[in-house]
Amino acid sequence: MGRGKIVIRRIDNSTSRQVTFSKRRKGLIKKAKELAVLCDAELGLAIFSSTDKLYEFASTSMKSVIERYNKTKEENAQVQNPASEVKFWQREAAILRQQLHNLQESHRQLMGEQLNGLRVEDLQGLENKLEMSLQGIRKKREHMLLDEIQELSQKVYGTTDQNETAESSFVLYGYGNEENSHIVTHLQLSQPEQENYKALPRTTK
Amino acid sequence: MGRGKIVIRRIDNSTSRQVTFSKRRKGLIKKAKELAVLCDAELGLAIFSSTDKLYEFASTSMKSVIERYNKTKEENAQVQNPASEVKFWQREAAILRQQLHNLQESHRQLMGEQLNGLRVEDLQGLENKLEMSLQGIRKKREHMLLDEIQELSQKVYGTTDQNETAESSFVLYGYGNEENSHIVTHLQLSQPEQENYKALPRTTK
DNA sequence: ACCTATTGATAAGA
DNA sequence: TTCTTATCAATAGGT
Repeated sequence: MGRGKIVIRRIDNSTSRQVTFSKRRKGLIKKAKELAVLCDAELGLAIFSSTDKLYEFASTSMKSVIERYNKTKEENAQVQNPASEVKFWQREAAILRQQLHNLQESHRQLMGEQLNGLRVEDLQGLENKLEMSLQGIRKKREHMLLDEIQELSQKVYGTTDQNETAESSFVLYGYGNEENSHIVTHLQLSQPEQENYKALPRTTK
Repeated sequence: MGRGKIVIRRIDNSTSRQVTFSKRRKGLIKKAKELAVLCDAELGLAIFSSTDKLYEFASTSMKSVIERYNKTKEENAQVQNPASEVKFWQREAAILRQQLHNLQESHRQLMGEQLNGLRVEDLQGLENKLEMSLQGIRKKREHMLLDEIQELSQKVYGTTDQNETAESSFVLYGYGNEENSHIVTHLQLSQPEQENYKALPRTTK
Protein backbone atom coordinates (compact mmCIF):
# COMPACT_ATOMS: atom_id res chain seq x y z
CA MET A 1 0.00 0.00 0.00
CA GLY A 2 2.44 2.59 -1.00
CA ARG A 3 4.61 3.78 -3.76
CA GLY A 4 5.93 0.28 -4.07
CA LYS A 5 5.48 -3.20 -2.80
CA ILE A 6 7.62 -4.31 0.10
CA VAL A 7 8.64 -7.65 1.45
CA ILE A 8 7.68 -8.35 5.02
CA ARG A 9 11.00 -8.69 6.74
CA ARG A 10 12.88 -6.68 9.30
CA ILE A 11 13.72 -3.22 8.00
CA ASP A 12 17.45 -2.81 8.29
CA ASN A 13 17.70 0.93 8.16
CA SER A 14 16.93 2.09 11.65
CA THR A 15 15.40 5.40 10.60
CA SER A 16 13.06 3.86 8.09
CA ARG A 17 12.18 1.23 10.63
CA GLN A 18 11.25 3.92 13.11
CA VAL A 19 9.16 5.82 10.57
CA THR A 20 7.38 2.70 9.44
CA PHE A 21 6.80 1.76 13.05
CA SER A 22 5.06 5.06 13.73
CA LYS A 23 2.86 4.84 10.70
CA ARG A 24 1.89 1.23 11.01
CA ARG A 25 1.40 1.41 14.75
CA LYS A 26 -1.05 4.21 14.24
CA GLY A 27 -2.85 2.23 11.55
CA LEU A 28 -2.95 -0.90 13.64
CA ILE A 29 -4.42 0.86 16.63
CA LYS A 30 -6.97 2.56 14.44
CA LYS A 31 -8.07 -0.76 13.03
CA ALA A 32 -8.16 -2.36 16.44
CA LYS A 33 -10.43 0.40 17.61
CA GLU A 34 -12.67 0.03 14.58
CA LEU A 35 -12.94 -3.71 15.10
CA ALA A 36 -13.96 -3.22 18.71
CA VAL A 37 -16.62 -0.70 17.81
CA LEU A 38 -17.98 -2.33 14.69
CA CYS A 39 -18.16 -5.80 16.13
CA ASP A 40 -18.81 -5.04 19.76
CA ALA A 41 -15.67 -6.88 20.79
CA GLU A 42 -13.39 -6.37 23.76
CA LEU A 43 -9.75 -6.25 22.87
CA GLY A 44 -6.38 -5.24 24.13
CA LEU A 45 -3.23 -4.49 22.22
CA ALA A 46 0.24 -3.87 23.62
CA ILE A 47 3.19 -2.96 21.42
CA PHE A 48 6.81 -2.58 22.47
CA SER A 49 9.01 -0.75 20.01
CA SER A 50 12.51 -1.98 19.37
CA THR A 51 13.54 0.86 21.64
CA ASP A 52 11.42 -0.52 24.46
CA LYS A 53 8.70 2.05 24.43
CA LEU A 54 5.22 0.79 25.18
CA TYR A 55 2.18 1.71 23.14
CA GLU A 56 -1.18 0.31 24.01
CA PHE A 57 -4.82 0.32 23.16
CA ALA A 58 -7.73 -1.38 24.85
CA SER A 59 -11.39 -1.13 23.99
CA THR A 60 -12.25 -1.31 27.67
CA SER A 61 -9.17 -1.34 29.84
CA MET A 62 -5.99 -3.28 29.56
CA LYS A 63 -6.44 -4.60 33.04
CA SER A 64 -9.85 -5.95 32.25
CA VAL A 65 -8.60 -7.57 29.07
CA ILE A 66 -5.68 -9.22 30.79
CA GLU A 67 -7.88 -10.47 33.59
CA ARG A 68 -10.33 -11.88 31.11
CA TYR A 69 -7.53 -13.39 29.10
CA ASN A 70 -6.03 -15.09 32.11
CA LYS A 71 -9.39 -16.27 33.27
CA THR A 72 -10.22 -17.72 29.88
CA LYS A 73 -6.92 -19.50 29.78
CA GLU A 74 -7.29 -20.87 33.27
CA GLU A 75 -10.60 -22.44 32.47
CA ASN A 76 -9.00 -24.85 30.11
CA ALA A 77 -6.09 -25.61 32.35
CA GLN A 78 -7.45 -26.36 35.75
CA VAL A 79 -10.13 -25.80 38.25
CA GLN A 80 -9.45 -22.73 40.23
CA ASN A 81 -8.60 -23.12 43.82
CA PRO A 82 -11.49 -22.39 46.10
CA ALA A 83 -10.89 -18.72 46.42
CA SER A 84 -14.60 -18.36 46.95
CA GLU A 85 -14.52 -14.66 47.46
CA VAL A 86 -12.89 -14.11 44.13
CA LYS A 87 -15.42 -16.40 42.55
CA PHE A 88 -18.20 -14.51 44.12
CA TRP A 89 -17.05 -11.22 42.70
CA GLN A 90 -16.48 -12.72 39.33
CA ARG A 91 -20.02 -14.01 39.31
CA GLU A 92 -21.20 -10.65 40.49
CA ALA A 93 -19.43 -8.96 37.62
CA ALA A 94 -20.78 -11.46 35.14
CA ILE A 95 -24.34 -10.88 36.32
CA LEU A 96 -23.92 -7.14 36.17
CA ARG A 97 -22.46 -7.41 32.70
CA GLN A 98 -25.46 -9.42 31.59
CA GLN A 99 -27.82 -6.84 33.02
CA LEU A 100 -25.92 -4.07 31.36
CA HIS A 101 -26.06 -5.91 28.10
CA ASN A 102 -29.81 -6.39 28.33
CA LEU A 103 -30.39 -2.79 29.24
CA GLN A 104 -28.19 -1.64 26.41
CA GLU A 105 -30.18 -3.70 23.97
CA SER A 106 -33.40 -2.18 25.21
CA HIS A 107 -31.90 1.22 25.05
CA ARG A 108 -30.79 0.74 21.48
CA GLN A 109 -34.27 -0.34 20.53
CA LEU A 110 -35.77 2.64 22.27
CA MET A 111 -33.46 4.80 20.24
CA GLY A 112 -34.65 3.16 17.07
CA GLU A 113 -31.58 1.06 16.53
CA GLN A 114 -31.15 -2.66 16.27
CA LEU A 115 -34.71 -3.22 15.17
CA ASN A 116 -34.07 -6.12 12.91
CA GLY A 117 -34.99 -8.89 15.28
CA LEU A 118 -38.39 -7.42 16.02
CA ARG A 119 -41.76 -8.21 14.54
CA VAL A 120 -44.28 -5.70 13.33
CA GLU A 121 -46.16 -6.05 16.58
CA ASP A 122 -43.05 -5.38 18.59
CA LEU A 123 -42.41 -2.21 16.63
CA GLN A 124 -45.97 -1.13 17.24
CA GLY A 125 -45.41 -1.70 20.93
CA LEU A 126 -42.26 0.37 20.83
CA GLU A 127 -44.07 3.17 19.08
CA ASN A 128 -46.76 3.15 21.72
CA LYS A 129 -44.23 3.27 24.51
CA LEU A 130 -42.36 6.13 22.95
CA GLU A 131 -45.50 8.02 22.22
CA MET A 132 -46.71 7.71 25.76
CA SER A 133 -43.37 8.77 27.03
CA LEU A 134 -43.27 11.74 24.70
CA GLN A 135 -46.67 12.81 25.86
CA GLY A 136 -45.56 12.80 29.46
CA ILE A 137 -42.37 14.65 28.74
CA ARG A 138 -44.12 17.32 26.73
CA LYS A 139 -46.61 17.82 29.49
CA LYS A 140 -43.84 18.17 32.00
CA ARG A 141 -41.94 20.64 29.88
CA GLU A 142 -44.97 22.75 29.19
CA HIS A 143 -45.69 22.80 32.86
CA MET A 144 -42.20 23.98 33.60
CA LEU A 145 -42.46 26.67 30.98
CA LEU A 146 -45.71 27.90 32.39
CA ASP A 147 -44.23 27.99 35.86
CA GLU A 148 -41.32 30.00 34.59
CA ILE A 149 -43.59 32.36 32.76
CA GLN A 150 -45.55 32.95 35.84
CA GLU A 151 -42.46 33.55 37.89
CA LEU A 152 -41.02 36.01 35.41
CA SER A 153 -44.31 37.69 35.03
CA GLN A 154 -44.45 38.24 38.75
CA LYS A 155 -41.00 39.75 38.79
CA VAL A 156 -41.58 42.03 35.87
CA TYR A 157 -45.13 43.12 36.30
CA GLY A 158 -45.95 42.01 39.75
CA THR A 159 -48.84 40.32 38.07
CA THR A 160 -49.63 36.93 36.58
CA ASP A 161 -50.61 37.89 33.08
CA GLN A 162 -49.62 34.90 31.06
CA ASN A 163 -50.43 35.92 27.52
CA GLU A 164 -48.08 38.81 27.60
CA THR A 165 -45.07 36.88 28.79
CA ALA A 166 -45.50 33.74 26.79
CA GLU A 167 -43.62 35.09 23.78
CA SER A 168 -40.58 36.22 25.63
CA SER A 169 -40.24 32.90 27.34
CA PHE A 170 -40.32 31.06 24.09
CA VAL A 171 -37.56 33.20 22.81
CA LEU A 172 -35.63 32.80 25.99
CA TYR A 173 -35.55 29.06 25.75
CA GLY A 174 -35.26 28.70 22.03
CA TYR A 175 -38.45 26.78 21.92
CA GLY A 176 -38.54 24.30 19.09
CA ASN A 177 -34.81 24.26 18.89
CA GLU A 178 -32.96 20.98 18.99
CA GLU A 179 -29.47 21.39 20.34
CA ASN A 180 -30.23 20.13 23.75
CA SER A 181 -29.30 16.51 23.61
CA HIS A 182 -26.77 16.57 26.37
CA ILE A 183 -28.60 14.36 28.78
CA VAL A 184 -29.05 11.35 26.69
CA THR A 185 -25.86 11.78 24.83
CA HIS A 186 -23.50 10.25 27.30
CA LEU A 187 -25.08 6.88 27.48
CA GLN A 188 -22.18 5.08 25.90
CA LEU A 189 -21.14 3.84 29.25
CA SER A 190 -19.68 0.56 28.30
CA GLN A 191 -16.75 1.93 26.41
CA PRO A 192 -15.37 5.12 27.85
CA GLU A 193 -13.70 5.81 24.55
CA GLN A 194 -10.31 6.16 25.99
CA GLU A 195 -7.31 5.96 23.83
CA ASN A 196 -4.13 5.10 25.55
CA TYR A 197 -1.57 6.21 23.10
CA LYS A 198 0.91 7.20 25.70
CA ALA A 199 4.41 6.00 25.41
CA LEU A 200 5.91 4.82 28.60
CA PRO A 201 9.61 4.36 29.15
CA ARG A 202 10.51 0.86 30.00
CA THR A 203 11.60 0.46 33.53
CA THR A 204 13.88 -2.48 33.35
CA LYS A 205 16.81 -2.04 31.13
CA MET B 1 -12.23 -0.09 1.78
CA GLY B 2 -15.11 -1.79 0.17
CA ARG B 3 -17.95 -1.26 -2.17
CA GLY B 4 -19.07 1.62 -0.11
CA LYS B 5 -18.06 3.75 2.78
CA ILE B 6 -19.21 2.77 6.22
CA VAL B 7 -19.52 4.63 9.45
CA ILE B 8 -17.58 3.22 12.36
CA ARG B 9 -20.30 2.29 14.73
CA ARG B 10 -21.67 -0.96 16.06
CA ILE B 11 -23.05 -3.07 13.23
CA ASP B 12 -26.69 -3.68 13.88
CA ASN B 13 -27.21 -6.86 11.94
CA SER B 14 -25.72 -9.74 13.83
CA THR B 15 -24.81 -11.77 10.78
CA SER B 16 -23.02 -8.89 9.10
CA ARG B 17 -21.35 -8.12 12.38
CA GLN B 18 -19.96 -11.62 12.57
CA VAL B 19 -18.80 -11.61 8.99
CA THR B 20 -17.10 -8.27 9.45
CA PHE B 21 -15.58 -9.51 12.68
CA SER B 22 -14.00 -12.46 10.89
CA LYS B 23 -12.65 -10.37 8.07
CA ARG B 24 -11.31 -7.54 10.13
CA ARG B 25 -9.92 -9.78 12.84
CA LYS B 26 -7.92 -11.58 10.22
CA GLY B 27 -6.74 -8.28 8.77
CA LEU B 28 -5.85 -6.90 12.15
CA ILE B 29 -3.80 -9.92 13.12
CA LYS B 30 -2.02 -9.88 9.79
CA LYS B 31 -1.06 -6.29 10.28
CA ALA B 32 0.04 -6.95 13.82
CA LYS B 33 2.36 -9.67 12.53
CA GLU B 34 3.75 -7.40 9.85
CA LEU B 35 4.42 -4.64 12.32
CA ALA B 36 6.27 -7.01 14.61
CA VAL B 37 8.42 -8.34 11.80
CA LEU B 38 9.06 -5.12 9.94
CA CYS B 39 9.88 -3.09 12.98
CA ASP B 40 11.30 -5.69 15.27
CA ALA B 41 8.68 -5.03 17.90
CA GLU B 42 7.22 -7.30 20.52
CA LEU B 43 3.47 -7.18 20.70
CA GLY B 44 0.45 -9.00 21.99
CA LEU B 45 -3.13 -8.77 20.86
CA ALA B 46 -6.15 -10.35 22.51
CA ILE B 47 -9.63 -10.10 21.03
CA PHE B 48 -12.86 -11.27 22.57
CA SER B 49 -15.76 -11.58 20.18
CA SER B 50 -19.18 -10.46 21.28
CA THR B 51 -19.87 -14.16 21.77
CA ASP B 52 -16.98 -14.40 24.23
CA LYS B 53 -14.61 -16.30 22.01
CA LEU B 54 -10.96 -15.47 22.40
CA TYR B 55 -8.60 -14.78 19.51
CA GLU B 56 -5.02 -13.90 20.16
CA PHE B 57 -1.72 -13.13 18.56
CA ALA B 58 1.65 -12.46 20.12
CA SER B 59 4.92 -11.92 18.35
CA THR B 60 6.70 -13.78 21.13
CA SER B 61 4.27 -15.23 23.61
CA MET B 62 1.29 -13.72 25.34
CA LYS B 63 2.77 -14.60 28.68
CA SER B 64 5.92 -12.70 27.89
CA VAL B 65 4.01 -9.70 26.62
CA ILE B 66 1.74 -9.55 29.63
CA GLU B 67 4.65 -9.86 31.99
CA ARG B 68 6.55 -7.17 30.21
CA TYR B 69 3.44 -5.03 30.16
CA ASN B 70 2.90 -5.42 33.86
CA LYS B 71 6.51 -4.78 34.63
CA THR B 72 6.43 -1.67 32.52
CA LYS B 73 3.34 -0.45 34.17
CA GLU B 74 5.01 -0.97 37.49
CA GLU B 75 1.74 -2.05 38.87
CA ASN B 76 1.17 -4.40 41.68
CA ALA B 77 1.74 -7.98 40.75
CA GLN B 78 -1.07 -8.94 38.46
CA VAL B 79 -2.89 -11.76 40.13
CA GLN B 80 -1.76 -14.48 42.46
CA ASN B 81 -2.35 -12.09 45.28
CA PRO B 82 -5.86 -13.00 46.36
CA ALA B 83 -6.35 -9.76 48.21
CA SER B 84 -5.60 -7.63 45.17
CA GLU B 85 -7.64 -9.88 42.97
CA VAL B 86 -10.63 -9.45 45.21
CA LYS B 87 -10.08 -5.75 45.13
CA PHE B 88 -9.94 -5.78 41.39
CA TRP B 89 -13.25 -7.55 41.08
CA GLN B 90 -14.84 -5.35 43.68
CA ARG B 91 -13.81 -2.34 41.70
CA GLU B 92 -15.05 -3.99 38.53
CA ALA B 93 -18.42 -4.64 40.14
CA ALA B 94 -18.61 -1.10 41.42
CA ILE B 95 -17.92 0.29 37.97
CA LEU B 96 -20.52 -1.97 36.40
CA ARG B 97 -23.04 -1.03 39.04
CA GLN B 98 -22.46 2.61 38.36
CA GLN B 99 -22.91 2.06 34.63
CA LEU B 100 -26.07 0.10 35.26
CA HIS B 101 -27.40 2.84 37.46
CA ASN B 102 -26.70 5.51 34.91
CA LEU B 103 -28.27 3.50 32.13
CA GLN B 104 -31.30 2.78 34.23
CA GLU B 105 -31.76 6.42 34.99
CA SER B 106 -31.53 7.28 31.32
CA HIS B 107 -33.92 4.51 30.53
CA ARG B 108 -36.46 5.82 33.00
CA GLN B 109 -36.14 9.28 31.54
CA LEU B 110 -36.64 7.91 28.07
CA MET B 111 -39.80 6.30 29.36
CA GLY B 112 -40.96 9.61 30.71
CA GLU B 113 -40.30 8.83 34.33
CA GLN B 114 -38.09 10.51 36.85
CA LEU B 115 -38.07 13.83 35.04
CA ASN B 116 -37.85 16.02 38.04
CA GLY B 117 -34.16 16.72 37.96
CA LEU B 118 -34.23 17.95 34.39
CA ARG B 119 -34.30 21.42 32.96
CA VAL B 120 -36.55 22.57 30.19
CA GLU B 121 -33.70 22.24 27.72
CA ASP B 122 -33.07 18.68 28.81
CA LEU B 123 -36.68 17.80 28.26
CA GLN B 124 -36.53 19.35 24.83
CA GLY B 125 -33.54 17.16 24.07
CA LEU B 126 -35.39 14.11 25.25
CA GLU B 127 -38.32 14.95 23.06
CA ASN B 128 -36.08 15.32 20.06
CA LYS B 129 -34.42 11.99 20.68
CA LEU B 130 -37.70 10.22 21.09
CA GLU B 131 -39.12 11.83 18.02
CA MET B 132 -36.20 10.81 15.91
CA SER B 133 -36.39 7.31 17.25
CA LEU B 134 -40.10 7.12 16.59
CA GLN B 135 -39.58 8.26 13.06
CA GLY B 136 -37.10 5.47 12.44
CA ILE B 137 -39.27 2.84 14.04
CA ARG B 138 -42.32 3.88 12.06
CA LYS B 139 -40.32 3.75 8.87
CA LYS B 140 -39.12 0.30 9.72
CA ARG B 141 -42.59 -0.92 10.55
CA GLU B 142 -44.09 0.49 7.42
CA HIS B 143 -41.40 -1.17 5.43
CA MET B 144 -42.18 -4.49 7.06
CA LEU B 145 -45.86 -4.04 6.37
CA LEU B 146 -45.22 -3.28 2.74
CA ASP B 147 -43.06 -6.35 2.45
CA GLU B 148 -45.81 -8.41 3.93
CA ILE B 149 -48.34 -6.93 1.57
CA GLN B 150 -46.19 -7.79 -1.37
CA GLU B 151 -45.69 -11.31 -0.13
CA LEU B 152 -49.39 -11.86 0.41
CA SER B 153 -50.13 -10.31 -2.91
CA GLN B 154 -47.87 -12.78 -4.59
CA LYS B 155 -49.57 -15.68 -2.87
CA VAL B 156 -53.07 -14.53 -3.63
CA TYR B 157 -52.78 -13.14 -7.12
CA GLY B 158 -49.53 -14.57 -8.24
CA THR B 159 -48.70 -11.07 -9.29
CA THR B 160 -46.80 -8.11 -7.94
CA ASP B 161 -49.27 -5.43 -8.88
CA GLN B 162 -48.94 -3.16 -5.92
CA ASN B 163 -51.67 -0.68 -6.63
CA GLU B 164 -54.26 -3.36 -6.67
CA THR B 165 -53.20 -5.05 -3.50
CA ALA B 166 -52.35 -2.00 -1.53
CA GLU B 167 -55.98 -1.15 -0.98
CA SER B 168 -57.04 -4.50 0.25
CA SER B 169 -54.07 -4.60 2.52
CA PHE B 170 -54.94 -1.26 3.95
CA VAL B 171 -58.28 -2.66 4.84
CA LEU B 172 -56.71 -5.77 6.18
CA TYR B 173 -54.37 -3.96 8.47
CA GLY B 174 -56.38 -0.84 9.02
CA TYR B 175 -53.43 1.11 7.79
CA GLY B 176 -53.35 4.69 8.90
CA ASN B 177 -55.93 3.95 11.46
CA GLU B 178 -55.38 4.54 15.12
CA GLU B 179 -57.30 1.72 16.64
CA ASN B 180 -54.86 -1.03 16.07
CA SER B 181 -53.18 -1.10 19.37
CA HIS B 182 -55.03 -4.21 20.32
CA ILE B 183 -53.13 -6.31 17.87
CA VAL B 184 -49.94 -5.76 19.68
CA THR B 185 -48.61 -4.07 22.74
CA HIS B 186 -46.87 -6.81 24.53
CA LEU B 187 -43.28 -5.96 23.93
CA GLN B 188 -41.22 -6.53 26.99
CA LEU B 189 -38.53 -4.07 26.29
CA SER B 190 -36.70 -4.33 29.48
CA GLN B 191 -36.48 -8.07 29.55
CA PRO B 192 -35.48 -9.28 26.11
CA GLU B 193 -34.42 -12.72 27.07
CA GLN B 194 -34.24 -13.73 30.65
CA GLU B 195 -34.90 -11.58 33.60
CA ASN B 196 -31.80 -10.66 35.40
CA TYR B 197 -33.29 -7.81 37.21
CA LYS B 198 -33.62 -9.58 40.44
CA ALA B 199 -31.84 -8.38 43.46
CA LEU B 200 -28.47 -9.86 43.87
CA PRO B 201 -27.66 -11.95 46.88
CA ARG B 202 -25.74 -9.75 49.16
CA THR B 203 -23.38 -12.31 50.43
CA THR B 204 -19.92 -12.00 51.85
CA LYS B 205 -20.63 -13.44 55.16
C1' DA C 1 -15.91 -18.96 0.52
C1' DC C 2 -15.20 -16.26 -3.44
C1' DC C 3 -15.51 -11.90 -6.30
C1' DT C 4 -14.32 -6.98 -7.35
C1' DA C 5 -15.44 -2.05 -7.12
C1' DT C 6 -14.05 1.13 -3.88
C1' DT C 7 -12.17 2.97 -0.05
C1' DG C 8 -8.37 3.05 3.07
C1' DA C 9 -3.51 2.43 4.33
C1' DT C 10 0.96 3.52 3.47
C1' DA C 11 5.91 3.78 0.97
C1' DA C 12 8.55 7.17 -0.69
C1' DG C 13 9.85 11.72 -0.87
C1' DA C 14 9.90 16.50 0.75
C1' DT D 1 6.93 14.43 12.92
C1' DT D 2 3.83 15.79 9.35
C1' DC D 3 2.12 16.34 4.63
C1' DT D 4 1.43 14.79 0.00
C1' DT D 5 0.56 11.54 -3.52
C1' DA D 6 0.98 7.41 -6.23
C1' DT D 7 0.12 2.71 -5.38
C1' DC D 8 -0.98 -1.29 -3.21
C1' DA D 9 -3.96 -3.72 0.22
C1' DA D 10 -8.14 -4.38 2.79
C1' DT D 11 -12.71 -4.94 2.64
C1' DA D 12 -18.16 -3.92 1.92
C1' DG D 13 -21.63 -5.69 -0.45
C1' DG D 14 -23.10 -9.25 -3.27
C1' DT D 15 -23.08 -14.02 -5.15
